Amino acid sequence: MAKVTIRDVAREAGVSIATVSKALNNVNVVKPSTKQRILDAVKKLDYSPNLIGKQLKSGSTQTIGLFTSSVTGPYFSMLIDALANFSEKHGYELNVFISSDREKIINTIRGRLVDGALLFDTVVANEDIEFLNSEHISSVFLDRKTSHLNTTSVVFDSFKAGYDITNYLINLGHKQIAYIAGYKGVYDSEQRLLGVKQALFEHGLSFPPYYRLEGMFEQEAAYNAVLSFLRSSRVQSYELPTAFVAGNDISAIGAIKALKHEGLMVPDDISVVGFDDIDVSEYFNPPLTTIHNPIVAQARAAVEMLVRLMDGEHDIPSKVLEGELKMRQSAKSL
Amino acid sequence: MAKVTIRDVAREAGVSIATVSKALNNVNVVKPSTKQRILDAVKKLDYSPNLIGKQLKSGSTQTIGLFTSSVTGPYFSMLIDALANFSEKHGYELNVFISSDREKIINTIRGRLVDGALLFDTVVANEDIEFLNSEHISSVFLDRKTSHLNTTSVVFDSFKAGYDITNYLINLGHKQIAYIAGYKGVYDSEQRLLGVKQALFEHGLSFPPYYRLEGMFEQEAAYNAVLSFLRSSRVQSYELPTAFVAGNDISAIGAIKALKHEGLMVPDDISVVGFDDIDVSEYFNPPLTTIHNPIVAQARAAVEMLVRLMDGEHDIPSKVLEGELKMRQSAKSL
DNA sequence: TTTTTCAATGCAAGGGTTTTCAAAAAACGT
DNA sequence: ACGTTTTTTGAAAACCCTTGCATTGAAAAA
Repeated sequence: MAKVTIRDVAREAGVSIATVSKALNNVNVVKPSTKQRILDAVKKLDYSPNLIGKQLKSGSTQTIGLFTSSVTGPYFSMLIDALANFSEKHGYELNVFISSDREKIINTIRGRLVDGALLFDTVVANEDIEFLNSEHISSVFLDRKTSHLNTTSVVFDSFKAGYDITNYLINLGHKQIAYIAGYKGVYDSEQRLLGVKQALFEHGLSFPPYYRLEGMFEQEAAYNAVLSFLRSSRVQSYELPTAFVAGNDISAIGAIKALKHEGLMVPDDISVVGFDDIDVSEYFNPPLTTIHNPIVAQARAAVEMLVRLMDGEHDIPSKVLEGELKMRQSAKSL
Repeated sequence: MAKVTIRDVAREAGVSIATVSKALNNVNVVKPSTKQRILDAVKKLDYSPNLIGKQLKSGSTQTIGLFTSSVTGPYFSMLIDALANFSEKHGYELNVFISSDREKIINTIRGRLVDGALLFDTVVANEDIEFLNSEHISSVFLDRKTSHLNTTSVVFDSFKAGYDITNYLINLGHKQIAYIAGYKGVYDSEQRLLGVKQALFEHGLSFPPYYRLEGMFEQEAAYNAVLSFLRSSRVQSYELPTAFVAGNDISAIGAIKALKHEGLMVPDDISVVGFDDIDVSEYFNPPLTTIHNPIVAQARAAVEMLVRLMDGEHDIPSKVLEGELKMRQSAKSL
């Protein structure tokens, strides 16, 4: 089963490889009868073009690369599916690379394996962004504020989200509010916290450093963080918060579980809110009060901007999308 | 910023392109001093090899393609992350293609864009499997029974899982058991149902056709299916089951929500069980009784088998992994 | 018929890399 | 200093495809 190339087809059909190429790509009108002969040869030899040769010659892959460190988690995975759909609509194939290895990522992008790149915050540093930009490689960044960087990105307004939901809690009468952070330094997490602090500040409330727990945006990690917080607060007589703002819904769920485990009822003993409004949030017990994250809109915007970039447009401004408060039952008035 | 090629580096360093290639790939010992000159030139020109050229020449991409119709859902996404990890361990890059377009999938595989392929059940038909096999393209199928097809696959023993959990319900005293199916014809779903029926049969219990609901393996769809079932059962005076076996945990969650909505308590009024044991199952309310699906083991097996295939081994037997019953609180004795 | 026009095809270059094999350079031995 | 061996390097082919331009052949016009 030696691989059959365009030459074999040409020989079989008694034409030149140029003609085969043209016939197969519907270019330069080839005579219907010869085209048929070529198609027959293709069928007979079971030919399938080597896409690598094609890409090398044409200089394009018709592919959008999505670079992420993980596809797990409802937020990620829904966004990715949405990105795949929109990419397809624009005639590109979405190609997901799962890796945290910056060098590898940059190499595959620079190696021209993709025509454009979509990059998650978790995966690149600022210098990489500047680099890609300086190389004129079409790229759009997700969940990462790049306004200072002359690049295009689409971000959820995490600051406002944190601010809004904290105001909501404050209006409910809460004064001691703790935050369960995501991965260290991740943009969304930090912005949400800034929003929380700002709301607190405007109401003359304080945020002691030990009110920042490390939840890693994961259920398990949030669970552990809350558990050890509760224990250490007993030991060190920290004041217990009346509400937790979790960095995302997943960590809110982890937090609630930990609280239950320690005998605290949500929302009766303590309130917990999250961000994203993932699928299960609505059906969780208790249904999660959270800020809805417009995933589909985000995906559409990102792909559209990237396509325009690949089409040669320049200086496309970044886009900021706002969330929406969903009042459900995991937070109640004090 | 014209793209710089290996020729530019060669010129800059005053050597031939052959030497550059060798220096960069650590092959055929290049004299240290020239190598250094080349490295300097690379840095100066900011050269990054064109991976497409490389792939075309070398005939290999060092890439494993994963073909799936979606990355959403805890089962999928966790499995995919695990696959990415194991691929990397074996020196391959995992490349996820999200598409349901069979032709496109087959084309990218045949087009040599990947060295080996991992394919989910949802994505290929039997004829495709036979075709890939006949072309000697390394491929491993996930969640699809292929024992009759002389191909290698790794599957979860869904029949046994269905059988086991149904026996468990029967021992709890249940006699009327309904099933919430996944996508029509999906292997796992059908096998689970067969297991259910087998257990029922062995205890002289029956499974009326209207006990098969269409839940699509999704929360929403399962919710709707259960709702309309409850309504139509009222109209047509179908007998209500005392237990639901949902095709997976996600649809179990959807089902429970629908039941609650209609005023039925789980597990007091009716029992619901699922499959997979996804993250939230344990923390759901009520905690889900389910069959644990060994995702990591599955991923490891799949990648290892694929790598062996790519290394030229033949006739690697398929692997079947067994689940484990997790007794929690969504099912109770009658 | 001869010339013109135009549709259909083929030649050959080129995209960026790796690799074989032979040639050049360096090192060694005497 | 010379021949021999070993280490380093380079020329060119190959991987498979697309495309600009030249060529062919036949139909249209003269």
